[in-house]
Amino acid sequence: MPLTPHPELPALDDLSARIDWLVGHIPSGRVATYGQLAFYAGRARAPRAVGNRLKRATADDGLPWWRVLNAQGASSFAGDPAQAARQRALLVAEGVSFDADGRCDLDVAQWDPEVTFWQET
DNA sequence: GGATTGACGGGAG
DNA sequence: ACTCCCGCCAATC
Repeated sequence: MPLTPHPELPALDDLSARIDWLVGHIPSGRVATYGQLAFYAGRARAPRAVGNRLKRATADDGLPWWRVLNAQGASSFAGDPAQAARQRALLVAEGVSFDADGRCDLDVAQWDPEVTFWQET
């Protein structure tokens, strides 16, 4: 069954706004992946754009950047372990648990916008 | 303005 | 499990 965007989702041509909106709507205690956000933003093959946008947006906007993990359920800060630890700590404080490898169970913690923000047609 | 570089992901071998 | 490889978008040189 096809999905249609939530009425409040910004226009398709404004990818940055879409990404911001989506990230801003991830509930506390849930996580989303770069690929997932790219998919719902209408650019399924551009997860890198999500990371790029998020990096910039984190500085000025108050987005919950820590709720965005990679497809493995892990923090994507290979070159900055301290930042990765901060991200995990923020999520743990919201009730998300991580295993010894620093990965969370996406089957449990992943946000499901199909239920929360998307409508069937 | 071309080239390079990422907080990425999926597929192929 | 691991190594390429390609796609896509924004920022930076």
